Amino acid sequence: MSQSISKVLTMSPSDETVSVSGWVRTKRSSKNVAFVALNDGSTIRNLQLVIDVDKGYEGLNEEVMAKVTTGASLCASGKLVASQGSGQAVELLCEKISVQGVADPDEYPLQPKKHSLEFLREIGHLRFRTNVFGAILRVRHAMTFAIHKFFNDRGFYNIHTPIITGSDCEGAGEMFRVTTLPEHNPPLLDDGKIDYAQDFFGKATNLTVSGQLEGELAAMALGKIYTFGPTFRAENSNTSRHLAEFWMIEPEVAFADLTDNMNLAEEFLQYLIGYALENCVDDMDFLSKRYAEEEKLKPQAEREEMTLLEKLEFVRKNAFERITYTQAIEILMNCTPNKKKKFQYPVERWGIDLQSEHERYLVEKHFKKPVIVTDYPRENKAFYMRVNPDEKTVAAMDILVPGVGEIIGGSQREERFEVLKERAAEFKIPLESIWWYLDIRKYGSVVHSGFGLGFERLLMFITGMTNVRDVSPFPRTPKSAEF
RNA sequence: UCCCAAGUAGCUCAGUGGUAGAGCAGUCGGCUGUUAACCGACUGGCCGGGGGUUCAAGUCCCUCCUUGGGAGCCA
Repeated sequence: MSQSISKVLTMSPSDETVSVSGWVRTKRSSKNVAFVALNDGSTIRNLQLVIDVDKGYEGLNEEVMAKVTTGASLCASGKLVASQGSGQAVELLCEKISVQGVADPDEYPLQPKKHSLEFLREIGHLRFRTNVFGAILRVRHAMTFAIHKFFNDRGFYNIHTPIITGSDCEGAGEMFRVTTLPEHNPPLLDDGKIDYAQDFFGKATNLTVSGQLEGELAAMALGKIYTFGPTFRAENSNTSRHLAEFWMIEPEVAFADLTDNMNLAEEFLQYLIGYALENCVDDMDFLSKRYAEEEKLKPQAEREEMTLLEKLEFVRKNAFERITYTQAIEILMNCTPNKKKKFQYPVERWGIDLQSEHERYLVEKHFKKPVIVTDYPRENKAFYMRVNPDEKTVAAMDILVPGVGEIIGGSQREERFEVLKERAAEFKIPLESIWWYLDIRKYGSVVHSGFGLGFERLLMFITGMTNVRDVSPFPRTPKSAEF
């Protein structure tokens, strides 16, 4: 059984035989000796194999070495020795190599050089073998683990909310229909519409766009819950920040108001950043260097002043700015870009939706740190958000971060039965379709709050990647579901 | 869905109406320990698809497809 390269790299030279398995990244050979950089995914670091053809070890001949090419898989064993070269502390002096699977150099698309992220997206089945995706996926795993740890340590229960939902009032965009009705000639009603009463569930069903409403039900009994699952949006969004299938974390807390909610969200983000910095040192270091190289390509004026690691450290250590929507509008109305008519959407009055350019100005130019904007106009936000005493705004909060924009959206929920019914009516949501959601306000209703964090957006922020397709192993976007 | 840009060798790109190029990769050879090794030679093209203008189109026009950036919607 071979040992992981991450472990081998921490070992000291000894006479014991060490076995490793992995994929060849590069091979460099001269007349008498060859060097192979081997990676097994356990770490971004490679183990250097030294193959001395002259030593006459069995199987270490030119025929075998010809199969050792970039991309080939092999098992190797030998003695771990102090390296004569300067790039690594130890290296494996090979006594035996068995090539498991060859990779024809004429065809294998990955070369030992920098490839564009666009090209790597086209070879999504092989891009796992690159440094950048290895790093991202190890960080992605670490973040998954840290999310469960954060909530578990604080007494939250993980709830699996449904992926197939009969609720069509979640109000978060277009949904994917789930049906077993025949493609051709489905049963129809008299008015020509499809008769979903004959469908699998006896009604029209879709893939979920949010687990929040169901999460609220659980929070009304278990107190503190969170969901962490896939969500689906059938929006025709063609941007670097949207996926049709993405993962979302949605905590919901009973007896918590909007301030508690903001405190939780801020502590959560800072915890996750800290976890990545402390537990993914090699990968984060690599990603920070990659980020710095990307920044160098930008014009001076658009460059980040801080490295990725510095930026994350800054966000982790400094309190987020908290402002109301009304204050945000005042800042934006009086800011230079607005007065000089630099905004595509001028800020002229209270009540407008904040556009991407406005959010970016607040975060990147005005405050230069994450900003929590609260208390939005009631017309602009979902029906379940609690109406404030001023009757004009709701207890909503959005967390905006540099580079990514909105990373968290949340609110205190409307817990008052009568008010919630009125709000649902305002949004033309049939009350009978959410009878169970309303019931929760009828029986033992409590003040409660929650938020949603887009997992891939979190990863973009932490890894410094600028396209969401590069932080998901299998991105689903309009016209694209190849792998 | 809208706006803009781009599709030329396996990859990254140059080629602005007149014989299709470079670097890297690959192959072969060389090199006494390399670090995306180095040195030399060779190989490699329906110039995204279709249609048009022209004596002549990679280059100009139309159209479709794909990709990227921005916008909307949002996480």
